[in-house]
Amino acid sequence: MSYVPLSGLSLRDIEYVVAVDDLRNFSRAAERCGVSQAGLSEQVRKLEQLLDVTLFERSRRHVAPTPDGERLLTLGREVLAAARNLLEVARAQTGPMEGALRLGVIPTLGPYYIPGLLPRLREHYPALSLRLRESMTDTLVHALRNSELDVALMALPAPSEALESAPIFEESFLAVFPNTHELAQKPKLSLSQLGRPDLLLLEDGHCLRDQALSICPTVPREGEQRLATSLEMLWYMIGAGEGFSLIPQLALRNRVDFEDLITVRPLPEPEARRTIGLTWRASDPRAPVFRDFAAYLRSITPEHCHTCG
Amino acid sequence: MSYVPLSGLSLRDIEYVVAVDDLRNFSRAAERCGVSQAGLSEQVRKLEQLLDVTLFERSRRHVAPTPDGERLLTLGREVLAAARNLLEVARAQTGPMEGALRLGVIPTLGPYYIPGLLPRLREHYPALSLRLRESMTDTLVHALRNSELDVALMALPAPSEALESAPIFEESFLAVFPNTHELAQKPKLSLSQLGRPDLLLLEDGHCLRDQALSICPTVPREGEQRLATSLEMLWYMIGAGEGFSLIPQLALRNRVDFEDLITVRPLPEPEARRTIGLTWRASDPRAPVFRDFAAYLRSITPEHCHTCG
DNA sequence: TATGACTGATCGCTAAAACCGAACTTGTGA
DNA sequence: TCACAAGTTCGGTTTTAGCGATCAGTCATA
Repeated sequence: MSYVPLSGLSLRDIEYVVAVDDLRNFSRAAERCGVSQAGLSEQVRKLEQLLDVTLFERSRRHVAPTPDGERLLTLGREVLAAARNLLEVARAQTGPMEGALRLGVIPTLGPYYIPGLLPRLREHYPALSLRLRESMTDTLVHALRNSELDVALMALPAPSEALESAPIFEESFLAVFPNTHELAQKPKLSLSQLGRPDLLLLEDGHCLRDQALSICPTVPREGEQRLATSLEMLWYMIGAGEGFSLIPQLALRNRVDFEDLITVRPLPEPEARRTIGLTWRASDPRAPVFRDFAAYLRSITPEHCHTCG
Repeated sequence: MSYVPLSGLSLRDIEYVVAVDDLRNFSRAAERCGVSQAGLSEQVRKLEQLLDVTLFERSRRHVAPTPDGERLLTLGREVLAAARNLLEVARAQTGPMEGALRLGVIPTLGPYYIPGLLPRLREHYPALSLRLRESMTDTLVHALRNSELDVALMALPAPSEALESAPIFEESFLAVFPNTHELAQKPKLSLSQLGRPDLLLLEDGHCLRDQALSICPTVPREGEQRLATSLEMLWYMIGAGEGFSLIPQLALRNRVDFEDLITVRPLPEPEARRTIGLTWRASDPRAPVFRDFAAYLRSITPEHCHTCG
């Protein structure tokens, strides 16, 4: 992008000469521009000096543009038109929650939360146009910080100082076993029982993996973990009797396949849950808007989840 | 033309925000704009306030335009482009005696002077594009004062204070008689002999008419004058033996029709001539150029005419 | 965790400019 | 010839752009 300085050209001066050309009269032009005739006269002279062009031919009773002046005045009007257009667009700027909003979401939440959300959003923010993106937490955070995303739905806390978040709801984890699993029928489950080698985990990067690990006090050693590439995969592995896992509540809702093969058990501890929240750059000037957005999301918390705040 | 004030918008400020957008860095943008970082920062803030739009999202390590900002920056670039275009055109303004020049000329001179002039002008002012107009003196003066003409060729002095003139050449009048006319054969002509009823005149408005009247001391009374609507008409009337007249020298040159029917006699007095000059608005900023133009015309004075100055 | 480099915002001040009223100049028309 | 109208010039005032210094976060590195 080559930089060409404008060497002192000013929109005000262009306004002045255009006014003089419109009205063919310095005094009335000055009146229209809201300055004294003297001031306007001086500014016109200054502009003529800057451009090194005599724009107007003045006799006491007569003001008319010179041929060069006529040409430049046409261009001056174009400049003013462009400037007015800018002002107009600025005045009609997009209101809060209008236009495009780039929303990121973690994979263990997106498919189970977003579909039910969309019609509500469409109704509540009719001018909003969502651009969805599903990625793991780290990727979302990166995208947020690079201004590739505006907001993201993820488990809190968000791992960055530069981001601001608001909680939306709390989601319990449920333990899901194959019917044949030895823990499936235990009258009472405790977290300490879950740190076993047949605890199935998502592969590295998924926050659900970290959440499961933090919930279960005794974790299997690295090499012995059995990893799934997605929650869906995890689900099928459990159905196939490969092991058991912790599944967030929303992902279970209305899930009827494998109904006969698996056993779902609540976990005893209240800490066996994660907080889902909305996250954005703290520096984004739309932060207040996003706080309101989060509040709205909170107000339509999915059933079976715990309202926050 | 509706007037929409720009309420303080300035090209400089637009330059600043575009620089910030280009470089994504206030300090370097300030450097490019040749101001301190402090000053630029303030101006950007002021512009944001004026537009009531946050143009940039700033974190300490990151500057990026907001969605609204992005839209407005595009428009800002358009404004700058228009302004640069204006400057560029101003720099490349037409030089002296380039482009269109609207030249008026009186009918008793034009047909006899202009044709020979055109090729010389084309050679000497290759970038000049002449717009010719032939009218009687009063009309030319009017057109000059209304800026409908730039310059005019007419007999001096030009009848207006607001006009400036420079002489080009002096043209004698010759007396033209039918061969059979009683004055045609007189050994010596005096002006006092010319004030006769058979002095043919152009109709009112032609300066040649006034010139003839001022030369001949005893003029026929109004009703008895015989009037021609053009010099050409006058010529034919003389050829037909209707009377005699005074014809300016240039109009006679190379005139061979009626050669056998008419007698051309020089007039004795040196005052029997008119000064042809170039005239323009005194207020026209191109006045110096026109003075040079007149000097050039003087330097190529037609044969048989008397150089001025 | 401390540190230094970097970046943008803020503050008090200065210099420049825009602006104003008044006096001046000069075509124009009565 | 005079008075008016309209643009320019002039001296002083106000506004504003701009500067240097400083402050306050952020980030990378030690």
